[in-house]
Amino acid sequence: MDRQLVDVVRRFNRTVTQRVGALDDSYLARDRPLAQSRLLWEIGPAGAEVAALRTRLDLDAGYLSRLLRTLEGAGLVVVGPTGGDGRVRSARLTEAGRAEWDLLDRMSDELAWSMLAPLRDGQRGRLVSAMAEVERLLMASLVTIEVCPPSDPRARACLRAYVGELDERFESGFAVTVGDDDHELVPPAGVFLVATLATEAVGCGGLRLSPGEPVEIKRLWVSRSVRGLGVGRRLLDELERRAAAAGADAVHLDTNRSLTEAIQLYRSAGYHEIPRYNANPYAHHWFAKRLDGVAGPN
Amino acid sequence: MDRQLVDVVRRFNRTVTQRVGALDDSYLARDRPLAQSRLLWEIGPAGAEVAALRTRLDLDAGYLSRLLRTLEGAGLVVVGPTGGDGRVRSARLTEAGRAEWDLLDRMSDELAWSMLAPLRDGQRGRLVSAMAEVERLLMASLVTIEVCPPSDPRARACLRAYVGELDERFESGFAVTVGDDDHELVPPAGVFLVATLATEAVGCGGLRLSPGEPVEIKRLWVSRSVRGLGVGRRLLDELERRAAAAGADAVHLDTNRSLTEAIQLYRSAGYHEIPRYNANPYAHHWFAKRLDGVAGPN
DNA sequence: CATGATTGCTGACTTTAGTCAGGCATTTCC
DNA sequence: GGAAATGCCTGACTAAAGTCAGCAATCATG
Repeated sequence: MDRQLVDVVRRFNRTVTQRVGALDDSYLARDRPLAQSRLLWEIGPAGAEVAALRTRLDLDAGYLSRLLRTLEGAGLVVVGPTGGDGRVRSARLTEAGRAEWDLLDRMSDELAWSMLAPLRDGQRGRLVSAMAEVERLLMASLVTIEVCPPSDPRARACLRAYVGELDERFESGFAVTVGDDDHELVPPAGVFLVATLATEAVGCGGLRLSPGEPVEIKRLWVSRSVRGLGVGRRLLDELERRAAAAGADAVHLDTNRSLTEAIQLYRSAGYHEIPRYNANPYAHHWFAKRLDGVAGPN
Repeated sequence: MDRQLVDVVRRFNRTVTQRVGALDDSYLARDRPLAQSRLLWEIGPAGAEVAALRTRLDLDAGYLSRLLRTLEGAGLVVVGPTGGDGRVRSARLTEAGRAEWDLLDRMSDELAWSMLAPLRDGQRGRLVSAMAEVERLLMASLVTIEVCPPSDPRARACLRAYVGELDERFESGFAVTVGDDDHELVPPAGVFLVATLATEAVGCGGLRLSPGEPVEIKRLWVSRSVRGLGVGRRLLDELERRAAAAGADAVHLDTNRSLTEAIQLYRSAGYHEIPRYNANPYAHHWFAKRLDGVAGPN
């Protein structure tokens, strides 16, 4: 833990977070309680399901219901059943609610501009790019990686996205059904990891540990929304650590020639190309890495 | 208003402020209400005067008093008279309070580190310097400048700091009592501006408009805490604008040779040195600037 | 179609936050 | 020395935020 770095982060958390946060809140709450404004804002012009609002705002179901009732009473929102499932209800803005939302939107613009206005041009540009950098890297650091069975909804979402993307990128397409080899990726025959940002699954990766065969990394995927933030590298590291912990002294993997970022990642992570070791029709490159230097469990 | 820049700022406000802010709060509030923790934290190992806490946390006197009573009841804090003024009371941490504070401090470290830990070295450095940049520039943009009579407490604080600093920096000392020429800096004989960051006065500057004498800028001062952020430049601009609005076609000012940053500021703002025009015993340099190019009101 | 799980709503709370007027002790200013 | 100002405290509020248990409707499933 580096004292100097930590001090900067703490100072940042303290001043920026609190000060800007307070400003933001005071702009949002125009005579109405803050929670109501936030809710109104979160519903948005497109409307939203009650359950989605609950998770996004992290509110108690009862409290949220009451807030919705209040907004409904004020004529800003209508709540009603929407589609297939009759239990699920959606909130939509009325015309008045939409007007109010537009107002909040404009005020949010004004607040943002008020932070830029007092600065000179050079400073403005520097502030904005520093903000973008902070946001990007903070997102990266809020990604957590954990074990997750491939049958879990978050894992399914990742695998669907994985297959969809490969099907789109491979010249030959990618005709594999999700779930066909799930059994391979649950202990003790393997392990499956999912990377999560807040509540969204943004990456995954699996390890196959079949006795007598080389330990193999499979299904490594990172969502476009967080690509370039090192999530793939972290997944790879974690998979290697687990392979080493399981006694493997090397890991193998294969990949398609269209996945250039992945190939680059493997090379920079210390993988070297080896001859074909399986019959995967979609593979063009086969890699391996010795695990001598990889730390064990942790 | 630049759409692109505003969008980045809004995105930043939304994700960083809310996400990090919420994290921060949840770390701070360990079973105790948030306001109490914040207060305990703000008192700190060195203790603090009640009035200082009130302005720093921007709390109602009654509410603050009650919070202090609660912390006192919990044996974490003692409040009592401290020094000269018997009305002023100070809060200090008891041993238990200090232990609690240390805990908060450690947890704050951990939170900060948890934001850095998942990143690689290069990313860490980039995040930290971007954070420092955001903090600096945001502070700069949160500084507001307004007219304020020199008798106002915030103005007095600035003037006291101004005189104190000059007394320390001038080779000859600076034996001037605050308030001697207050009458010169209230309309219509002049104007006095104060720069404020949140609740703290961080800079000031005055304009003297005596008929028959050159319009003169006086008492320009910027707190060390925000120096280098362009606050001096903004004060100077605003004073020039007001001078122009009052019909002046030039402004004068004098300064001491030890105030090198100020001299640099004047030069870069378009001031040029002129011969001595007054009998100020503390002045070594005299400057003037024509106001042809300066926009009128606003 | 019976069962159990989900989803959302309501009533009845508690806690936290924040405000306001009045009061007392002390200090400062004529 | 007395009036005004300052700093803090207390009592009596209100409003907002959050929690919990129970209920009713709906859906998936065998």
